[in-house]
Amino acid sequence: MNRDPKVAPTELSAFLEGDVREVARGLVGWTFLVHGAGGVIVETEAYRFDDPASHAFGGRTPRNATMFGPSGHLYVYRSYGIHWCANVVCGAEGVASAVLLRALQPTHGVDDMRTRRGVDDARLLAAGPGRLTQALGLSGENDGDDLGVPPYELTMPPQPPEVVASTRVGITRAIEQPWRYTLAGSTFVSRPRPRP
DNA sequence: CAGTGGATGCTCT
DNA sequence: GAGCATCCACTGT
Repeated sequence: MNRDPKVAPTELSAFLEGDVREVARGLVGWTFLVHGAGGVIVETEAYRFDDPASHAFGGRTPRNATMFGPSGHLYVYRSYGIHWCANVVCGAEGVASAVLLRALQPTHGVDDMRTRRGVDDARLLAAGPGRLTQALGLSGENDGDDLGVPPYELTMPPQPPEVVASTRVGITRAIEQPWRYTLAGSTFVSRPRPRP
């Protein structure tokens, strides 16, 4: 992969076309900003097209339509009636794989995120998919947005960081797949240790 | 810490 | 009507 930190949208697209597990692992360490607020991605999960835990498993529906579109767009859905969760759509159009953004280490616009979250502790601003979307001000209105253009910014790290794989969180199917990826040693992840 | 339960809305069967 | 890719408050060690 080209490690020039300035990533052109076409370059981002090429990266996102790969195996969704490699994309999920590779996105850890990138900086993700929305309107200048955000931080370093420290936790992701891969949801493959043929994965019983994926919203796309079983075919296209109104809710998951964005997953079937081109890579590099945001798939945002309502979780438990209360929260929003944000994914990066991966793979070729029609493949319907996605990477769930589960946690950020805040680095930019931290006060904006504090205001939206209503908490002070930087470790609680974006540790968890529902918290992350609230901190960034993302909601269902952003479903389908193109991540290659403003207000979104995705910047790769100068060096690929050390990443740890573990099982995914909060799912009931395909629970054995180690498709959760965390930045090694980070205290900004949604749960400090992988579940047993 | 660990475990439990409630809030809350939408999707799909 | 069931089941969530969750979070928070609360309980008990």
